[in-house]
Amino acid sequence: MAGAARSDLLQGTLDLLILKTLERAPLHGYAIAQQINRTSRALIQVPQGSLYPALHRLENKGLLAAEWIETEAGRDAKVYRLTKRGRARLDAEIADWERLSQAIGLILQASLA
Amino acid sequence: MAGAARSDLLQGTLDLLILKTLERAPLHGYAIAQQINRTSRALIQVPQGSLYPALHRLENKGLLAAEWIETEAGRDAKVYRLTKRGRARLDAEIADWERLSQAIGLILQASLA
DNA sequence: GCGGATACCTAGACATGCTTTCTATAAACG
DNA sequence: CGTTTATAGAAAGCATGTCTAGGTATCCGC
Repeated sequence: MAGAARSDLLQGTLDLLILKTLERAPLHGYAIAQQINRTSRALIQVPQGSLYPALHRLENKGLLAAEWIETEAGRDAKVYRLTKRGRARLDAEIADWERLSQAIGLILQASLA
Repeated sequence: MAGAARSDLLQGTLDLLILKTLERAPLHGYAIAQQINRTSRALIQVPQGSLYPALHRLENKGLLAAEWIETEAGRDAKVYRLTKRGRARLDAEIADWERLSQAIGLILQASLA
């Protein structure tokens, strides 16, 4: 991931972002990246070279299922949707993220103690 | 990193945690891990196999400087402190972290829009 | 004074996962 | 036509954390 946020920080986060983005509706890869970009107010931009491998990983793990469709524009696109396991995984990832960000918050505030 | 939080989420975060922990005072590796554990209320536990490589990396990059001392207990310990560059890096990492967590927050709340 | 727990450090092999870079095709727009 | 926008894939590489294993010294309880 490039763009605004430093890339190594994103490690382990990309899956969460993708899963969450697909929670609302199935989308193809390109649209996923756009949506993440838009929703994060451009703070996060997912480069294609990160996105597609991630999608394939998630598909291989059975967290996403894919289907080829034809776009309104007449182009082929591979639409991904969350599987049941993917949905469960999303819940777990959210919980993990919240714990992590809470923990980091504690440490960043630790000027006091 | 193991313990409470899933490990891959910690990627890119370990440096931040170490730098931040050393902001207040120089510490040896073992004590750094303890402090992170304590300050995060045990949400984050840094295994030695992650900690020491990270310290070496940071030292090689010139973000930390190390010195061998003798502990009160009479043991040898390698005490790390922030260098000037390390301090600057810490500021940058904090800014990055805040941007990232804000961005993820936006995405996680995106049930609305 | 022995055994085990705790404190403390190092090194190397490994896995994962993201980045980079390149490739490819199609529609739309000027 | 050429360029931009959509859309997808793959190969090679690198950074970083994990795991494992090893090594020494102090302390404490028995």
